[in-house]
Amino acid sequence: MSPRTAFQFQEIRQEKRKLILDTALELFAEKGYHATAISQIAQKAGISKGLLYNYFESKEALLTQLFRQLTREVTDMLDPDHDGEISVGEAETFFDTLFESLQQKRRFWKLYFQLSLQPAVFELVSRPQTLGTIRKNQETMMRFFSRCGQKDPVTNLLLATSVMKGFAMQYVFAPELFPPDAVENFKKQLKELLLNTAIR
Amino acid sequence: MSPRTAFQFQEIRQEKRKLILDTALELFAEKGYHATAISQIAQKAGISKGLLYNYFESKEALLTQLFRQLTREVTDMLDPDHDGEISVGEAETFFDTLFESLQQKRRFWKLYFQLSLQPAVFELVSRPQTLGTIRKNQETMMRFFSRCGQKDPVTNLLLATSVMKGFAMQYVFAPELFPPDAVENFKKQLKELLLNTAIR
Amino acid sequence: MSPRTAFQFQEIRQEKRKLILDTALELFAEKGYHATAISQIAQKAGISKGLLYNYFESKEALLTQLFRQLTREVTDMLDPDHDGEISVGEAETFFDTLFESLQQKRRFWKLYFQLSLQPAVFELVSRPQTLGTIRKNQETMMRFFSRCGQKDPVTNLLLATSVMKGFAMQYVFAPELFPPDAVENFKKQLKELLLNTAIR
Amino acid sequence: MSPRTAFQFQEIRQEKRKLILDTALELFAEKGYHATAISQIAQKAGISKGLLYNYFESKEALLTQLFRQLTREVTDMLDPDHDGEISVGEAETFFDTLFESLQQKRRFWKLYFQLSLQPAVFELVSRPQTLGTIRKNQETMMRFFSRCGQKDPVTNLLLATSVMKGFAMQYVFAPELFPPDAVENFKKQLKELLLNTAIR
DNA sequence: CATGAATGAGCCTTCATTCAT
DNA sequence: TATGAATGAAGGCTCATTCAT
Repeated sequence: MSPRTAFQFQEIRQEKRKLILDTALELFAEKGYHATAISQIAQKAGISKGLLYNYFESKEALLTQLFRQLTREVTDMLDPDHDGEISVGEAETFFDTLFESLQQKRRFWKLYFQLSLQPAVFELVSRPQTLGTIRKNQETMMRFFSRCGQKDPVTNLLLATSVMKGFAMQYVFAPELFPPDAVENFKKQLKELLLNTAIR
Repeated sequence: MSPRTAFQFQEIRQEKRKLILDTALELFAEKGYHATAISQIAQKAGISKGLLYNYFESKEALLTQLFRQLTREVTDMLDPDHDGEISVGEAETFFDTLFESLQQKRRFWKLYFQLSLQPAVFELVSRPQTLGTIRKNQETMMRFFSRCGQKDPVTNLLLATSVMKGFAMQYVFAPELFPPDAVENFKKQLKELLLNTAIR
Repeated sequence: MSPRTAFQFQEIRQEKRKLILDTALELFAEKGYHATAISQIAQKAGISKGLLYNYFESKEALLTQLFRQLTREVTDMLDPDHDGEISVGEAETFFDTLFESLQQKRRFWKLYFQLSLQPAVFELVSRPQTLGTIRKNQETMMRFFSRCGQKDPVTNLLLATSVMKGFAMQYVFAPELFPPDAVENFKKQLKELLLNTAIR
Repeated sequence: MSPRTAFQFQEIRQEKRKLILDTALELFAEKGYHATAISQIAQKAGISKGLLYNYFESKEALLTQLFRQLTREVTDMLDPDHDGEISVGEAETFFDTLFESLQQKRRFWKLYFQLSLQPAVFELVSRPQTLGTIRKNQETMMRFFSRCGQKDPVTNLLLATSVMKGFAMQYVFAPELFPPDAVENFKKQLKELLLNTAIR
């Protein structure tokens, strides 16, 4: 009888917002942005199309929001203390965090790779702020890798990002191909390749 | 009227067909399959929509056709003599061929990666025959790599395909990041990593 | 708890009702009926949509209500003693009242003109009772004007209503075009034209 | 069998374009811009919604186009030789042309009045060029009227435009109230009022 | 062979209205 | 009384596909 409190309303909004975002992520990641209809998101989330627009002002806004979360995720992983540099310690944990993230947040990473391969869709989410964060991340990573590999830093950087991106992509899109201990082995070898060999 | 007319006729049809496919590839690769309209393809190819449907029965058929070409391309590259095995000689040339293909046929590869990241779109082009070819290619490659790396063939395979795919993806989507000699260096190092180290 | 509570309660309801109506009038007049959203009215009035529906059963009901007020306004202006005839005295004051009303209740008049130009919207507010009042007003006015202008009452009527409506419309929608003394002059000349000339 | 010639295509487009514009005008004038659905226009014109968008890029474009025609109509009526001045001769014919236009193109005028009363809709059609034409027309008319009425040009101008607009509005929206000879009489009296009295 | 007018299903979005709290 | 989450019916618009010419 008594009306809902402001807190209750906020509670509801938070939860539903999350539900919608999760559902959108799932579909975007699986079918692609353009091939996903708002009505599908609504249906899968168990709400009406109209309600979705009560929470997000457009389909594009959904994507933008997801992408912002993704960017934050990467930043936190790459440079947890946000000092703009990857310390050796951070580099050590980085791989563990990355592998865990690839496992736990597969959909996020699927979306990430899809966006990076579709300039036309990527532009939709290009907000100056977000772009800035991305650039900063890239530079941080470049600085780190160029501190390694005395002889040929550029090639080293290429090798490093290639193997990482390549693995991530395969792992995210076809994890069933990867026996658990192979992944572990791979991680170890990757660390070696990128840290020991490279840095020293 | 003369017999040659029929031949010329075929000739023209073939050319127009190729024109349409090329145009479609360009747009699919650059904007994505769903974001590309048939009318755009027709316009860019300088023909009418009606005529396009005279050559291809649907938008999906265009994609399927392109994908079939792509599959053939890979097969030829991987196992030029089609004996189902990658000889050491074939392996040697493979990298050169691959790097050249990445350069010459960027759009093909863009489309390839995009499709491989969008299961829902990929399914559109999944014809049993094509799938068979793909599987065969994968197995051929697996057999080759498992002949290498005595200690840990699986991890080796992972490392190998990861670094290759990762590099290919980066190179195809942002070639401007790669100084020519860095690419050359990278290729050399890749060969070493995958052939010498691995096989022997 | 005390008996006054019920009274105050009524008081509050009346005030809120008026607030809603005023807000609706403002938006309808400024943006048009169809271009105004219920949510805008509620927001501008500082209440929730739900509460608005507690006071008015529909968007249309708001318009109807406003239109009824408008009709009453005109009736009172035209024939203050409600005897169905416009006496010479009433005619004298009519112009003053009209000009004042145009000034004080611009929004009302904006809505009035807009409705009179949109048959399809007008029909929404056509309740038999209201229509009756309107017709009665028109007839009253016609009778008055046809008592004037011996030679050609119809033309006179046309001239009279034309100049009045035309002026009212311009004044309501672009009052900034009218220097104050020009309005006064205009009123005087209008009186002359319609009363002296016409009647006599 | 033989394909349509470019001329035939153009022919078809011209006719259908006109059909759509006419239908849109009819509905906009009768129901108002916002209350008219594209699907209604299409249905009344006997075509599909999709086809309509083959001819006009948006609902707004329809309105803009109609408004441009309207502006041209007024310009031609007001200052047929486009010299920026209304000569006495032009003034004489102006009234005849106006009355005929009000009769022949009622819907155009309905739309005109509706737009002039709904700023929010009017803004949709505000293109710099069109606005310029409108302003020029207004100035031309003002110059003409201010050449008349020695004693009080401003009041005279008000009176003149009021009576004209007022009449036009009534005539356009309820022509059944106007007996033919009354209109003729009215026109004569109007000419007298505005030309003879005013100018001399 | 070639054109582009024409269709219609489906997409994104808005908004009047309802209802649980 | 009061709130705003929730619904669903349109509405504007796009686009793959068809077809008369």
